[in-house]
Amino acid sequence: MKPVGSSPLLSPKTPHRRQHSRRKVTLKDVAARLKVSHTTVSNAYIRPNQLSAALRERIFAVAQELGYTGPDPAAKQLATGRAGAIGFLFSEELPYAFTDPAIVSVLQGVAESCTRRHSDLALISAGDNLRDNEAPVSLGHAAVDGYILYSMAPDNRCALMAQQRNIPLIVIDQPRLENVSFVGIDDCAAAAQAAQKLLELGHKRFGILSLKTAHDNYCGPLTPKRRANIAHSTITMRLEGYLSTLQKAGIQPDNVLCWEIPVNSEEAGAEGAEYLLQAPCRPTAILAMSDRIAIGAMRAIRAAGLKIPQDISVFGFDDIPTAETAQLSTIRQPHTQKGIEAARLLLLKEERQNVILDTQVIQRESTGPAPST
Amino acid sequence: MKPVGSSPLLSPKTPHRRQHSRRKVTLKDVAARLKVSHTTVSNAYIRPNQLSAALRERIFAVAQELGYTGPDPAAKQLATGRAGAIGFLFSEELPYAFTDPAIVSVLQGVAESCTRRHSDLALISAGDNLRDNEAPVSLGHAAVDGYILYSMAPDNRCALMAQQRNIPLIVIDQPRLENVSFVGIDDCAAAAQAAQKLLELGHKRFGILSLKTAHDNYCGPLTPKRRANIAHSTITMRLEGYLSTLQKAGIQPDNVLCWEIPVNSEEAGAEGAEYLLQAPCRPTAILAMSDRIAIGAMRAIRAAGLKIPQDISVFGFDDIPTAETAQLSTIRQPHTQKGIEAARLLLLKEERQNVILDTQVIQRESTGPAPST
DNA sequence: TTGTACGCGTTATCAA
DNA sequence: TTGATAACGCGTACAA
Repeated sequence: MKPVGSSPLLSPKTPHRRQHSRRKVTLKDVAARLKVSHTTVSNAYIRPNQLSAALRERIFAVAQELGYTGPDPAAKQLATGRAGAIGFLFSEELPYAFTDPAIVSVLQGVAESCTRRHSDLALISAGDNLRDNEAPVSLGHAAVDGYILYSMAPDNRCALMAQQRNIPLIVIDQPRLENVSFVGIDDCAAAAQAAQKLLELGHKRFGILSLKTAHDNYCGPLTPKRRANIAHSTITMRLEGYLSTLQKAGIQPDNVLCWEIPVNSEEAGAEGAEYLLQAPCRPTAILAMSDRIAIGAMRAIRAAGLKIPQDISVFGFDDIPTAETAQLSTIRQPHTQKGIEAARLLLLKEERQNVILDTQVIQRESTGPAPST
Repeated sequence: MKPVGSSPLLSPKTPHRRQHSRRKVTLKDVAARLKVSHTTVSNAYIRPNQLSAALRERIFAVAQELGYTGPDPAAKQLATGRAGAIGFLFSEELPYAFTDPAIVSVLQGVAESCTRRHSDLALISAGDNLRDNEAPVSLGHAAVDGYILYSMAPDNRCALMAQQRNIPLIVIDQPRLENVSFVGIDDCAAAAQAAQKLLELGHKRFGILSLKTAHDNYCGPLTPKRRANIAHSTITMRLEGYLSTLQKAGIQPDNVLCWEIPVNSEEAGAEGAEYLLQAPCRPTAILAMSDRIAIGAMRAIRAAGLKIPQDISVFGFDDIPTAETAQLSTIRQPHTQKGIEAARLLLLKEERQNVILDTQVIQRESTGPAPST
């Protein structure tokens, strides 16, 4: 197996060459070496039945010898118009995708459908961090045949650009768009179930730990003003599910303590729990909008010397893998299935449709009867 | 904001058009609309100081109006020769990358460096599933400027092809290649520390749960014959670390029960543990080559009615996030740091170097003194 | 500051 | 089966 540079490549007189020390081996080089047309070599790779098996073998052998590793992806893509990949857009920085267990599960599902349909997967960070006077840079440099929008704000600039591009789109969770397929759950009903469970256990004093309602990194009580301007419909729905259920049981929304958390992390959950614990009329039940927040809250509660669930019950949302080891009661939503369905819809290019997946109440040891005061 | 198709695009007489219902909006269209050269539009995106701010504004405005979302990635890449992305190769199917907590952590690190250096990240499944007579297909369709090889067998065909391509390469864990930078840990020393800890606790009867030594899906006792032909150097090193340490303490390798597991999962770990438990001379200490295996083993041990660590001690390897909640003693290796370093080295294009990161013994409740028989 | 001309490596068409 | 030729959309040296 010779090193690449030592082969007798043709060196056509190219007036201005790239800085590459050695030219890239191309399809043409292989063709020249075998004295066949470059079309034939191309066919060897993508249309095996267009040439004799023997010739195909020879072509691969020479390719190997010259160090040709197959058609250049960029050139192929330019010629075919297809990228062979789908883009997964989310509104955080890239590493976050590997930090949040919920996203990881969704991606696992996306990857499953991608593998099945022979597509690649591009992770694209699509935060709202474009400065206004900045060039409308392409969404990642990634070339993709379609996008999955994962839980993005309706006014996210990248999401808007993705819609402008005339390629297939699927939305997970939010925003709901006309003529765009949607995969998600019934957040309102799911949240209502969580609240209902706690009501059945006799709780009367509630606290809510909410995910962010805007992009301003606010961390503090969820004021009525903020409540009226929620950027994410899933948050609106969950809040609605919690509060309307409590209200039906005679608990006024104004009497429910709400704390807003800017980032989905355990630390932030712990901080929120500390706020709830210091309240004059301490809640006996906490509804958290994510398991990570709930688990952080549990930590803070125990650190404060209180028992779960004897003193306080905690209810999560998501059912991430660690929820079980933490014995957290929660709402299970089918993250992986979301990903599978979204990618499937995208790759099959079916007609627009809404897929609403089922959720499930998972009761564990973080919830119990309200303490008798 | 007009829909894409309604703008008065130039329609040059192209003899054979693609099947696209509407032509893609290109840089040229924007240029034509403004009656400027297509170079000027290009400059607006990549060389802001080559034109007046006012014109740049107008260009972006027209681009927006026409639905032009910036330079086509494939064309740009073909022209510049740069992809703006690095490829992460691993030898399982795509979804596995989101299943294994260790890989997820490595990827988090890779993503961090990528974000910092403005590079994208392509996940590439590079299993040994190519049939022999199959076309040497390109590695994923992904176009990348360099590869990170994550723990691949030295004879993996994709790994070999990656080396043939004349682009930067970094290896994590294995294989060690000449002239290729390496990021990893001292597996032998780390394994030795694990064995040493158990020896200090007075254990004399050991069992080992090994990761796979070959690609044949074998699941069963690790025979001497197989031991002599291990495909992965990390496995060789860890086994060496375990066994040589035990031998120094007077325990012959032949007296150590070894079970080989084909896939890194809890189920497989449980299965392995069942084998060890049924042995005539049941071990009091189990050395597992991964935390997932160890956690599965713990489950099986408890299911068999035995207490951890009173009856059996279990020692893992990795320190994945759930190891803490499972109270598993283990070797911590800096997964995220591995990813950060590897991507950094790749993107900085520094000279070849080896980065050996530190490991750490984490003692938790899954290990205790040997039971007095 | 703008425009011209060419090359990037491949696929697709059509005639031979 | 094979081979010429024309796109594909953009970057860039060079000239204006």
